[in-house]
Amino acid sequence: MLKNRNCIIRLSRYKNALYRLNALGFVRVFSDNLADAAGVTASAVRKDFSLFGISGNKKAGYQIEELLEKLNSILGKDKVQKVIVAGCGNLASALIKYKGFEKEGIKIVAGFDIDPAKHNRSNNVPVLPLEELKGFVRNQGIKIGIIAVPEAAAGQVAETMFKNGIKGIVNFAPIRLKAPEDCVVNYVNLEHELENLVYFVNALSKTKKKI
Amino acid sequence: MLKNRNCIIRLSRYKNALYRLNALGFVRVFSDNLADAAGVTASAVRKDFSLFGISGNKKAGYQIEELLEKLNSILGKDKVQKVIVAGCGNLASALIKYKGFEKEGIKIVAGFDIDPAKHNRSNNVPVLPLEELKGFVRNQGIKIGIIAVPEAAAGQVAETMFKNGIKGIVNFAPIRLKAPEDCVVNYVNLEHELENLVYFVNALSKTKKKI
DNA sequence: GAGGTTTTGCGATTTTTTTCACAAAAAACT
DNA sequence: AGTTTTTTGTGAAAAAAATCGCAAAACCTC
Repeated sequence: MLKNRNCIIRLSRYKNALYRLNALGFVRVFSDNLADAAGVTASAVRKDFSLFGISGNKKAGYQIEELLEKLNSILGKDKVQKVIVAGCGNLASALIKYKGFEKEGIKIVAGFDIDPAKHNRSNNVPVLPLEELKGFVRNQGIKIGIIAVPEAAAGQVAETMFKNGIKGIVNFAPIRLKAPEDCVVNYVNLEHELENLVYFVNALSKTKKKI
Repeated sequence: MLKNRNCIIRLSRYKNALYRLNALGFVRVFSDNLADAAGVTASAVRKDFSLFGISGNKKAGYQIEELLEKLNSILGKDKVQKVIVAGCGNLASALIKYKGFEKEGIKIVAGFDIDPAKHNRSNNVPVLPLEELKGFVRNQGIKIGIIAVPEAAAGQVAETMFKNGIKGIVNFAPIRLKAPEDCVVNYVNLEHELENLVYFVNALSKTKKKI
């Protein structure tokens, strides 16, 4: 019952849109509205829902609250997700300070770095020596990690994470990681994101105008 | 001659791998090696290349330097890409400080924010009032922008960007943007990235073990 | 330089994802 | 109560992307 990556990302988008509609006082929503909000077609919305056995009411759409509950359950938002970050440079610090995770039930519980100057046990989110990652992850049963260390260190750090129980990594380092079969890595690469954009901007500007 | 998004991202990955191999002193490379480095299959590598008319030598693979030149040209790396950032919170500051863009020919030339406390004209990368975005983008002919403002402001900022000549946006705000036909938006949403990970980690842990 | 081996290039096939299209259900109206 | 309208749910069709498979070219060895 493994669904495709895009489908899950779309569910997250629908969820976002639903929160917004909910805040505006709406009670019901149509596939059409969600489609607009998520930038897809209405039938894609319905197909996604049907894939997860979510159903609405003909002519009356979906109950927002009910739908939100179902999406949240699918996306594992019934409990707070504890996450650690390896590497406490600018990016990681920004992530640690970022308030947006909290309302999504995501809690960064610790950062790890080799640089002693960055260590700080009394912080709200403590920054600990990298050697403590192992024990911390094990003791707290952390399943999700973020890698924001330099390229050269990423492989090593990932290995340590996986060895000690981490099952999923968001990797900001520009290098492919070896992951055990039952683990997942999602890559985020801002350079590539920008490169991609540059390519499509150039490609579009070369496209002849339609009549 | 528009190619699919994944294909372009893969080209970026190949490029990265090639730089690494080059630094290690390699001169030639096989589709096989690139496949390993990029986490895809060898025939996917060759297919991607053939899509762009890149060819190598049977039995001798590809010349790394030549290949790099071709990829760089496809990805528009023949000239420095000037980029602006709207919103100068934690994330944007991290991006501005990030050294990795430079070696990729990406230069963040200015930040923009409404908060006067953040303004600073004498910085290496100046932070200017949001009202100046319009003129700056026009005068400098900037084509690429990053949106790192809160959700509520994102739509407005995007509109200003597009109106003044920006053709591509990387949007960190968790909301869909309306873009003119000849413009592109790439979305980066860290919450969704983590949610996605949580889903797949859960899904995999539920998968029965194979015999 | 003949024979064996390796690796590319790309058409063909398969798989995955998206879109279409329409019957059926529910609400609204008359 | 019957008719019209709107919207879902989902098979079927189409489109897009990934993978396969193999002939042909280039290199290597003897």
